[in-house]
Amino acid sequence: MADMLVEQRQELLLRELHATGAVRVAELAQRFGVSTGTIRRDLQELADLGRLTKVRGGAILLDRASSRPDTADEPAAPPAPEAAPPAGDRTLGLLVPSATYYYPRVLAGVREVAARRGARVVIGLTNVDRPRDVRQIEELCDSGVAGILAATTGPHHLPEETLAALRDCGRPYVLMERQPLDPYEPCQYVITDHRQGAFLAVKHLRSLGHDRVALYLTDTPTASVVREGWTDAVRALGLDPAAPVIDAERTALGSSHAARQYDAFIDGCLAGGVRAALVHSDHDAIELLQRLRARGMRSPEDLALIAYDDEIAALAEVPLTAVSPPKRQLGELAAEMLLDQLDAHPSAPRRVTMQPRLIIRRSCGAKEESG
Amino acid sequence: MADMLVEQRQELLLRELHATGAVRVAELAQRFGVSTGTIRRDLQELADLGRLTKVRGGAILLDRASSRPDTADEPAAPPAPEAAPPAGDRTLGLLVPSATYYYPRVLAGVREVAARRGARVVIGLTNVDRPRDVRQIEELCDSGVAGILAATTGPHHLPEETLAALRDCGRPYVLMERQPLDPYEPCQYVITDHRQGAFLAVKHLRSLGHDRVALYLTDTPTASVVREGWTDAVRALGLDPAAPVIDAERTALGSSHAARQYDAFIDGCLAGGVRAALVHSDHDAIELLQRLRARGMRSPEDLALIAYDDEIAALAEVPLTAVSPPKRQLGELAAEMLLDQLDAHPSAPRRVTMQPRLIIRRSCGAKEESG
DNA sequence: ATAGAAACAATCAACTTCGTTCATCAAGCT
DNA sequence: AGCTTGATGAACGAAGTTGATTGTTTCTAT
Repeated sequence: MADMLVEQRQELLLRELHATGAVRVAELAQRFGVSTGTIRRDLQELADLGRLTKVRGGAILLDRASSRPDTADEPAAPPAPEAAPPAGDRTLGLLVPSATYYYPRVLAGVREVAARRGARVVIGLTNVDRPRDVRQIEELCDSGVAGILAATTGPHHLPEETLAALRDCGRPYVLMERQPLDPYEPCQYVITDHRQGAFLAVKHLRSLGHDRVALYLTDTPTASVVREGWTDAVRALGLDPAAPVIDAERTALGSSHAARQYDAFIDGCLAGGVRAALVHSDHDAIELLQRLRARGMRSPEDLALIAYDDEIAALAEVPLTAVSPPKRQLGELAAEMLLDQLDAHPSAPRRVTMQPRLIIRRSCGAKEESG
Repeated sequence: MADMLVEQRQELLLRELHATGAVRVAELAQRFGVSTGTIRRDLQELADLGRLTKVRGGAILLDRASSRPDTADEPAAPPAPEAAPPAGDRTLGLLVPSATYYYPRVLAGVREVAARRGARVVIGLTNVDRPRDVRQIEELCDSGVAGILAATTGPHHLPEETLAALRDCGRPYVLMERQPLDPYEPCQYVITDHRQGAFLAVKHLRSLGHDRVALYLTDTPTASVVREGWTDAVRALGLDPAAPVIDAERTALGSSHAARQYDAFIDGCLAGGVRAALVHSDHDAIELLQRLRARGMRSPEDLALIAYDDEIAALAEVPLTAVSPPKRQLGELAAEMLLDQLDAHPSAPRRVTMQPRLIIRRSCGAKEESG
């Protein structure tokens, strides 16, 4: 997931350019996590296509070479040397660990609010393969953002180092899907109650008659919370606590190792007479679905599934019932909170927990809801 | 590995493409459990049909220029609140435990939002002397309110009986300054982080040089949380844990019993060499102030005080530094949340914790802040 | 004016992805 | 059984992409 397509990168680049009127090579390289050489090549290409004009240090919108009779010695000025970061007053810096999973929806929410309230958004990418949260935070600050919306890499509870970087940047910030370990740390955040999400899923399966519900977890920040919800639900609803729980390693999708993990999980379920499972991450649920079919079983008949995340659950061959975090609303709310800070709205710091919904589709064996 | 029809696979591929704006060959191959060659063939076919644009590494929508990463978000199924009560009637029922302390500010916030959004507010009173939460909830419902904002009597964590009454009334509700004990209870609330408030106060006194901070608590729902904050702060900041803590009984103002409690507290402080205290409830802080003066002592010189609640702290003879919960904003937010529900805004249930502020005045001995 | 810093273009090696070709396999038909 | 068809996986050389390096140009501060 680390890399995006060239076209995606250039698209983002252009978007940024149109939003600010100017982009800088070094900045873009940082943000996208590629070398300056690559950015230069992108700029060259886009310039050849007439989509922008290269100038020293970066690129600007149109061709403007001939106007400006004055300041002939300053032709390259427009890319806004960091002295005047483009209208930095109301620019929100957004730090996300993935440009392709989960966070696009969050971003959409942020965008909407920003647009409505007349603010701009710039994105800094970080990810598991190459975590560089602190670096990106500093970059965003240097580029003159007024505040930061941060969904960091790493665990649900921010490491002190990252938190320090945010504190030190001297700008308001709002965490998204992350929170500090110390409850007394004065900061704002918006998180989804994944624990509740897992609980909802188990409860639903329970209501469909299952008294054993397996759990498949992948190694992500969310896993521990999902497990908590599952555990609590199992206890509270009187289910069999011996149902299989697998902590799958993060694998290259489709690797034989992955296949083995799916098989082990299925075997575990069969052995224990378990006919229902909560599977963390849509992708794994989809893979599991295929593995099931490959072995001559079907969902929901042989194994009722509920996926966690609802990114692409609807697209599975058997549409997956899924726990759906309110990603878009989360983005909206975080943006609102940050903008409130920036606009000196005297609003008290808030910590918000949002509840996910359960979206009933086919894979759990219940009657499907309309919608 | 599997037997998926070609058409099926391509259909899924397209849906994924539309959902995320871009797909990668390698990723798809792994997800579908086929070789990259197969995916390439798929892409070629679909590209020939003009359904997507192939690019190196994968495919994007259409012809770049118009690829939109932020596509439709969630299915956005309106949760359809059970047959919306008397459509159009938008009366909010407000349940508060006091019409004179703390809640007037909250009410002001509720009123403002209600007015702005064209709703009415009716109030039901309950209180410590005559708790009748359940009764009042039923009353409010009978009188036809569309939803309830509830700050109940009793402990911070709602008793099951009260919660049941709210659930049973069949209308949306939002708790204010209260929350259910069960974290899985699906309900919305807005609370103030009084623990943080107490922590802030102790921390401030610590920064003024006090290494012993006494605590005066009255028997209210907030007391236990304030104590928690005090305890955590004492531990975290390395203060003397032996400083006096008094759990005062709720007394008639000015009674001799009250006076005895204040005296006991002051004596305790004197005996332990404690020169700073956090006093829960403005009223008690003010009384304490008078008692101090009656005994020839002054604040902050002899005893630095921080009051908790900031209702009338500013009006004391020595203006009291106080922890100030964002009461008005709390009311506003709760009202917004309830109205969102009523208006079938498909908004995810939220749980909000608001952070109180510390307002520096004279009684703590620090330089006073403006504002 | 000049030294030093920053930005640049060109180039290369490592790597990924591409398209083609070929062998395999299953299903349907003769 | 034998043949055909279509889908697929594997292999391989070709082509595209990228990070690093290098030498040059441009800018800035002294």
